[in-house]
Amino acid sequence: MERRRQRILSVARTTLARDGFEALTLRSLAQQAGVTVPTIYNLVGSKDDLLRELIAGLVERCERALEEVEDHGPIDMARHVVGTLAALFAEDEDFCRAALVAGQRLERSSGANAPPGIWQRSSQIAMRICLDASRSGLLRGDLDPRRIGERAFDGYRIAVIDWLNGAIDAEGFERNALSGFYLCLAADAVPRFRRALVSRLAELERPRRARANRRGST
Amino acid sequence: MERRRQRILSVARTTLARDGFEALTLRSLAQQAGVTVPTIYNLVGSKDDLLRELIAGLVERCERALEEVEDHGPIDMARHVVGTLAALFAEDEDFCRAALVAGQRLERSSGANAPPGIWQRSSQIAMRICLDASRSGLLRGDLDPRRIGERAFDGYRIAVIDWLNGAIDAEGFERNALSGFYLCLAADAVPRFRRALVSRLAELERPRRARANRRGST
DNA sequence: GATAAAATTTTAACTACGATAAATTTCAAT
DNA sequence: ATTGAAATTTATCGTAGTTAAAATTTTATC
Repeated sequence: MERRRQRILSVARTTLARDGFEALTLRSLAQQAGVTVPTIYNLVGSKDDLLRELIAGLVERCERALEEVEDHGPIDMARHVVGTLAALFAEDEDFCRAALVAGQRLERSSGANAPPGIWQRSSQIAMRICLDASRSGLLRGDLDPRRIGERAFDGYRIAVIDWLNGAIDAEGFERNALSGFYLCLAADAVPRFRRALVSRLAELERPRRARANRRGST
Repeated sequence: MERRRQRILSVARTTLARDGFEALTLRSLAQQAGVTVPTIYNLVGSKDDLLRELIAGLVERCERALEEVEDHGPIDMARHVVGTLAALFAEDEDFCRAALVAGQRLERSSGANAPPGIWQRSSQIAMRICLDASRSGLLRGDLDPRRIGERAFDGYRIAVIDWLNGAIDAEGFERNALSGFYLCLAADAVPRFRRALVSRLAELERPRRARANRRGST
């Protein structure tokens, strides 16, 4: 039955969010979902398959959230992307954390079998932002824009990792990811563009509280 | 007997290096070391204790390698630190990888029980480099040097993570870590300092082959 | 509507892991 | 040689993921 399958996945999501990655065991999952363990194997697959499914759900939500990215120039575009992701993370923090932890675990255990794309899309966007900035004459050209894009994306990536490990909260994620990104751009920015970046960076230093009105958060 | 203890640790190191983290099981370790499982518990402790011991060895080697850091100005200092670590990693790549993976695993399972310091020392050095650069008038002062230090260190850290996950090799680690670091400094560098950084960054783009004579590599 | 076939679910069991209590051995000091 | 403490092993526990085979439910056919 498809309903059973959905129920299993739903219970798995809840457990993962409430009790973390270690607590998600097939036996307890089966019990909570009102089925037996082999049924999980039949309807969902192995534990790795189960994790892949959960992660795929998160990835899809990320992709959907990032679909509506419009061109507003590098600064606002980066801010919008990071802000969108931060909002999405904050909305269901426990689950996103656990799912990303599971993703990390999968990457190591099953090599490249993991879904292609928690990073894929955001990586492309980051690179596009830098290349566009270069084409628009916002960069001086002393440095390879592709390298800038790579390092800028690194700043975003390490922020995700720190957030996922609990080292920083969602607000810290937004601040670190953006400041890393802006910093890399500023390294080769034309004076006017650099001034705009510096101004944004200074703004990031101020503690924010007007963040709440961005999203109702139900 | 102390000899047994050392033998256990030695076999553990070898296994970790040759077959990876997943292959390091107490049973096989006991068998290869010619003892039984409870003896490991008696001489070394739990599996977490064993991993902590192995990681501590790596950390100590890193600390020792970083002790002889002299002040040469930010650029050379960063290059020296990253180069030293890269050489150390390359020297015993498999073991360092596995040990760092184990370290990640420990961080998550036992919270803050992990040894305080794979990152600690290098983090301090990175921050010092940036603060010194600021004091020496190499930075314009538009940005908080501490933020620059944090992001610069992030660039180093993500490079370690990428290397540890097999995404890049030791050479790639050196390139990414350094370019991330230099890029962050360049964001707020005084013209002369920025020119020096840009020159170094351009140098990093060229594929290197004269790297072999830095260390005999036995 | 009964029955055969197909699909689904469960019972029961396997292997491997980390961990530990209790029994055994080892070995030094009296 | 005896005794007592320390080290080592035997044997076992509990839990994890996984799977073969039996039991059940569903579906299709006559």
